[in-house]
Amino acid sequence: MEASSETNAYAALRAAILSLDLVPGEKLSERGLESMLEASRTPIRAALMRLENEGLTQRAGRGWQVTPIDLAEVRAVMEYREAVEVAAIALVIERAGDDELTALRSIIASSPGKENEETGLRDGGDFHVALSQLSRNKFFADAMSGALTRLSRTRWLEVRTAESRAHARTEHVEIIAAVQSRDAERAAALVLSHSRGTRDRLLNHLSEERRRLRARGYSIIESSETPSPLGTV
Amino acid sequence: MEASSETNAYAALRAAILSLDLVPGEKLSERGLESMLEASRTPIRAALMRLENEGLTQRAGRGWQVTPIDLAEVRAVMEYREAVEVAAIALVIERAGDDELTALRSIIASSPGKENEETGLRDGGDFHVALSQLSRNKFFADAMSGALTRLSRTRWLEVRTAESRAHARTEHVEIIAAVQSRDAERAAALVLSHSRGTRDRLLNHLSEERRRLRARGYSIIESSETPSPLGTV
DNA sequence: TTAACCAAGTTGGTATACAATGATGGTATA
DNA sequence: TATACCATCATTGTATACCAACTTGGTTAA
Repeated sequence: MEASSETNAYAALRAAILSLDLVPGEKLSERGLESMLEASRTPIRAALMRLENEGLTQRAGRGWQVTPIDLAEVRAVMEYREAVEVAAIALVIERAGDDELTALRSIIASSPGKENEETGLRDGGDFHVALSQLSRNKFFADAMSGALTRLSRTRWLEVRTAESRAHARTEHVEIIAAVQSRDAERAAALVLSHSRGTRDRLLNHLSEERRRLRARGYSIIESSETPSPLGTV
Repeated sequence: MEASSETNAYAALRAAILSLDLVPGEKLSERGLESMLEASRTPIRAALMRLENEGLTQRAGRGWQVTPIDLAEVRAVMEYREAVEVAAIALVIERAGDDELTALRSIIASSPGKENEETGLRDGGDFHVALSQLSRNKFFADAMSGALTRLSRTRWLEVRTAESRAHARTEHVEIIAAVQSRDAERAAALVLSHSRGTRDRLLNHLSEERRRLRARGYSIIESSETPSPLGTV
């Protein structure tokens, strides 16, 4: 891989944010990051702008901050992800080869082995990204990946038991099976219920634990809903 | 509005690309743009990176270029836009107020007045963006806006007659009417057929005119379809 | 004691110098 | 005449100096 200062700074910052080493809401300064990232402001600034596009950093007044976790945004992302995935699954059924589906299925089956490893970070996320890639449409795949990136910090705030992992895996297997039998209706229904189940579990947990998590220093907010765009048209 | 060098450079470059003053495929250099944009490399570089995220510029070897028009990408974007808009319309029916829909409808009705003006650049695009904003979900609105940005250069390559504009306006009015009567099924069907009609007309025209357009210096390519992601999982 | 003001420090925004890396064109030699 | 090699130029990548704007803290005066 290319190893430019900007790429390194970007990767290091991104990892620190997703792992919550840099806590949600934390203030960042370009100069202050120089020592941590061992690079000068130019590549750091570029990295911050890239992360801004992914929704992981944002401008706060003059400076920067790690994007706080916003319950309203989580809801909106889940809603969007649901629509994208339901539409993508129809394309997957049209276009994915049996070999590809078999390969994906075997990856799911082997995933329990790495439950506790660092590579398990994305959890089921890897499955959903891989699935959406089978749509052969870059925009569905990128949308899915971007949505899961925005959600991925919340995974650390959830309780992930062995049972819940097994449950998710079961649902993933069911989805693949429906795709393999080219049953579009069933596949869409399964994706929908899987997505909504994940959403409900996540949102319930987050709002219950919100107070405790804020005490840890995490900025967890509930932004006002998007106002009517009347007049901005 | 804020008037930083970067913002100015970004806006000027974007306008030049969307108007085809900078032709698809044209090579750009950060230094070469300094005189045109009256700014130094730092803000120009930032602007190029922002445009890269919108798909309007891309890195070409060492340097930059205006993103060529890619027929495969146009197909993929249209496919994506269709899914996004069909899903968004359901949310609009849930959430949009009667007053908002009335306002949007009156805007469509008045649009023929500015048919030939610069503000008419986005054509029906403004309608679709405004409509998706009524979903009250930033991600649907941004996805719609981004998709139309990627498509907007092709509008210059189409023949836009008074009849075709009137036809589009009629369909827009029908969509609003369906939303106003909260008929989700009909609204979705209308959006779908409108989107597919636009897609088919555009793609047919582009492939027919491709040779002639290339003679004008426009880089119009047909990238290979996304290969199987097997093994990259 | 309180409030207002001023100064110093910190911030991102910008311009620019320098380094590293390809590209390109010309020249020399076979 | 053709080909290979070398030098020069143009390119982005990076570091850094400077600037303007804002924040913050202390100090001074009422």
